[in-house]
Order: sequence, then C-alpha cells, then structure tokens
Amino acid sequence: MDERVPRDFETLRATILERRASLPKRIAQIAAYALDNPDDIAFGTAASIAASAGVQPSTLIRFAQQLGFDGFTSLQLVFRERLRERNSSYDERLAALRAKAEEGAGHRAIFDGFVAAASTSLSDISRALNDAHFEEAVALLAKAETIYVLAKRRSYPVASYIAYALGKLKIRNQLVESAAGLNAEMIGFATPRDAVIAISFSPYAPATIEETRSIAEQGVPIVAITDSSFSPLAQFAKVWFEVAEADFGGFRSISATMALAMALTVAVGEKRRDAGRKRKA
Amino acid sequence: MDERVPRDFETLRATILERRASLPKRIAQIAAYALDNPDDIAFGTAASIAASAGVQPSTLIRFAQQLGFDGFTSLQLVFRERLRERNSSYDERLAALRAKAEEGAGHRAIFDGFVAAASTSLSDISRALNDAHFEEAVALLAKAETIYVLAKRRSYPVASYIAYALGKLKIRNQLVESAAGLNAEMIGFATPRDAVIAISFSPYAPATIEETRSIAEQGVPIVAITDSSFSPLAQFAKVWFEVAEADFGGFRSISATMALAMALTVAVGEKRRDAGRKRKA
DNA sequence: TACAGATTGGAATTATTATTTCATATTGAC
DNA sequence: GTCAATATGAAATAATAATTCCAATCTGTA
Repeated sequence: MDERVPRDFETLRATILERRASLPKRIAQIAAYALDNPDDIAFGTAASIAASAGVQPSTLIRFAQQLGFDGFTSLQLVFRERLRERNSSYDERLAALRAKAEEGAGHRAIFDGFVAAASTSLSDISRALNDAHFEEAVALLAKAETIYVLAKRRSYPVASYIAYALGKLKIRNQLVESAAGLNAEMIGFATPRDAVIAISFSPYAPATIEETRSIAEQGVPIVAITDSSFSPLAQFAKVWFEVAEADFGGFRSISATMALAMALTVAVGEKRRDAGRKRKA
Repeated sequence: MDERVPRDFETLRATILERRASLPKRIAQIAAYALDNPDDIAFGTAASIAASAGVQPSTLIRFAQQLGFDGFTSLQLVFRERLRERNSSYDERLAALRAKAEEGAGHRAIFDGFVAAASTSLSDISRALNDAHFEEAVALLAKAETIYVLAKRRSYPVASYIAYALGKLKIRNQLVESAAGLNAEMIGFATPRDAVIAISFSPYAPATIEETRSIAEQGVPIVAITDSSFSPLAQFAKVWFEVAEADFGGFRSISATMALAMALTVAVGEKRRDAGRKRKA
C-alpha cells in the first residue's frame, strides 16, 4: 500500500466520487455498488459482493488496487472500521457529555445529557422489543375486566400515566398506590379475569415485589416491565419486557419505559375497539 | 442449525446470560468476552477472537455449538446482523419507524409511533431550549426554601417524578396533588422565599391555572413548563419554557418534558451543592 | 487415591476465500 | 479496418480460516 491510500471511509468516498468519470465500465459499476451498499462490502466475501454487483471477483480486486489498496481485504477494512465507529458514536457522545457535566461545564451540559440518555434508551428499546411478547401482552390486557397498575418510587410516574391514559380510553383500571396502606385489600379484589401491569427497576421496591407475588398467587395474569432477566418480577409474570434505560447524573431515563407503557395502553384500547366491532357485526 | 437457535442478538444475549452459571470455565470466559466485545466477534476471525479472549479457537467453536449453532460462522452472523441494524443512522431509523407506523401494520406500529414521537420531541426541545432561560430557572429554584410542584392530569406523572428526584437529592419540596381538596391550604403556606414549578398543557387543567394564579399573587416566583406563548401559565411565570411534544394516536409524548424536568432538578441539585461548598470555603 | 466423565489444548485436516494468471473481448487511434 | 493498449471473464492457485480429532488435563465422586 502506498502513502496516499484512503484510510477512512469519508476520504475513500471522496476519492471514488472524484475518479468516477475516469473509471472503466465494470470498475465504475462496482464503485457505485460500494457507495450504495457499504454494509455489504463490510461483511460480504469477494465472491458474494461481486455477484451482487454483477461483476467478477477479479474486478473487485482490481477496483481495490486502483484505489491504492493491495487487495480487497485492505479495502474491506475501511468499510468495517466505518461500522465500528458509527456504532460506538452514541455511547461515546453520552460519555463525553458526562465528562463535560462533571468538569462543571454549565447546566446546559446536564440538559444535553438527559436528552442523550433518553434518545439512547429509545433507540435501544426500539431495537430490543419483541413483537410477539408485545402482542401477547396486549391480548392479555385487552381481555381483562380491570387492569391493575402496580409501581412505586421511580416507576410511579409511569404507572400514573398509564392510569390516566386507560381512564381516557374508558378502560377500567385501578392504580395501586394508596398512601393509606390499603393496598393489600385493594389487591384482594383482583380475580383471574383481571390483569396486572407491574413496573419495577433495580433496586426493586420491596412493596412492589410483595404485592406482585401476592396478586400472582391469586391467579391474576401479570405483564411486567423491568430491567433484567434476573428481576424478581420476571418469575411472576406471564409476559415481561426488559427495558434498558441509560442513566445520567445518577438518574436513569424513563423515556423508553414511558413509550412502551403508552404503546401498550393505546394498543389495548385499539384491540378492545376491534373486538367490540366484531361482536356487533 | 436446529429450531431453537437464537436468531437475533437480544435473544442470544438472553440465552447466554441464562446459561452462564452452568457453563464450563473456558466457555464461560468466551461467553463473557462475546457480550463485552460484540464488535470483535462481528469482525474478527476465529483465531484472532480466541487469542483476544485467551482461549483456543476450538473452544470458540464449542461455545457456538453449545448455543445450538452449527459453528462459529453462524454465530458470527448474529453479531454482524446486529451491527448492520445498529448502523443505520438515527435519522434513517426514525424515518423508517414513522413510515411503518403510518402504514398501520399491527400493534408494533403503535409502539414505533410512540418511539418516533418521543424522539422527535426530544430533538425539537434540544434545539429550542434557551440556555439563558434555563440558567435563570435553575438559579431561581436553587435558592428556594421549598419547591412546590404543581401539575394535574397528563402532566402529573412529570410532577411526581420531579418530586421523587428532589426528594432523592434532599431538596425540600411539596407536590400539590391532594385528593382531599386541601390544595388551597397547602398553597397558602408558600412565601416569596419559596418557588414553584408549574406544568400544564392545552387543554389547561383549570385547577392548575387557578392554583398557579393564587400562588403567584402571594409573590412566589414561578417556573412554568407549558406548550405555547398563549398559555395562561406564561403570564404568571418568572421563567417559562415552551415544550412542543409530538403526538401519536391522540396521545402526546411527554419525553421532552421529562428530560427538561430531570435536567432542571439535577441542575438545581448541583447548584445547591456548589453554593454550599462556597459558603464553607 | 483411583476412576469415569467432562473439558481443554494444539496440531492436522478440510473448507472457504482472496488472488493471480491467462485467454478473450473491447476500445480508441491511425 | 488494423493494431496496440486496455479491460474483462473464468478458471487455477495460493492463502487464510474454520473445523475436527485426539491426546492431555482437570473435576468430581466413590
């Protein structure tokens, strides 16, 4: 490899675009393909890429050599490096913000940090959510007579929002929160025809766990939102969701949990409406 | 490959965590390495990965086989797929989510819609937030003896989270929510040395507006979070923030409001700590 | 401590993949 | 149209990497 070989993707891209006009037909063809499908170049084999681009493997290698690489393998490294960097950028940004906030770079950094934490959490959950689990949870909740909502402390805002939204949708629900210590009695009314949404994150509020256990023993199906497979809620739940929230300044985001909670609520509302229509027809 | 092989990274991760305890030493070693360095698994060769993890290549293959894959190559595909998905830039993914949500493909679309709404709201507020206003609000709240938090209905979850966080930071606060109708009395105790965070969105809950007016008349400084310059809260507030939340299916996101609320809370905590240090020095 | 079963290391083998080579085709100048 | 230079296709070869196999080691049990 000589000295002027593009080492990073952007330089490479610029080089290709610059020379595009002067490249022979097949080489130009693979060049266009490379810029359009960088991921394929990163992961594919010379043969598979050549086939997708409609050229011979040898052409692919000639392309690499024209750019100054000593072969396809070295060209591929640039495309792989690009993926690595892109991938880490989010975490890095959060780390940078944390560092900035710690060195006392004004309060704006704190705000940016929370926005970044929320964004990260949202993109994580959007990737991680399992469609089948979601459907199962919706089905389970849609046929409940009363939906009990169970959460304390940090998760309580989510519960109160669920309760508000369920109310708006005219779905009978009961927020288990009583400051008067009547939770046990309240839970006592639940039957297997009802359902529960329980939310708890580490460190799990003992009251939430205790109440979840007790209501599970009555045969009431439970949908849990929690933060790991080791969560004590998982064992009681018919369906459970693992939500990984990024944290900032010691406070974890609750954006992902909120989005999931709202989606569950509205989906349950829709399912009920559909079921209602069917019964009438 | 048999039928129960984890096809996506999250499932694979869960499977590994689940079996972790029962794995032999070297296999456990490579398992831990895989979860800690997923990028290396995606890009490396069996030999290079094995070397980094401090095991033999054959162990790496045994690890893959234990998980049900027929070899290292098939395991690696899962790690590569993860990178491909992650890689698609944030904006692209968001656009895809919106498109999917709009074409209304089942309940997953509802979830995607809420995630998209939350992301949009976050990026909007991140652009719109005025640093000077933020600093002013922090200063005002930091010197308050008691912070009163005022919000009903849809905004109540935000208020309850603020109250929780303030409590954690050992900042005296009072959530005005009493179901017993004692709000007027509660508010009556506030003095100009206190401060208020009031949150309300259209259609503004009459109780919130009434309480805000009354507390403003007592000379208590108010920080308002609301949704437009025409908001009735704006006229009472010393500082106010306009937060535009995107909505989905008739339910507005509250992610941006949450992020702002958390940032305010933590910034107030920091400012107080700094002030405390200075007084001592 | 002796033994069986499981686990591990390391070399041998097999498979896959990149690269080279060479014959053929294409292009552009005269 | 002919020739030389360039480009392309396809198969052969070389390099690299995955996988298998077997002997050695470890672990738990009687």
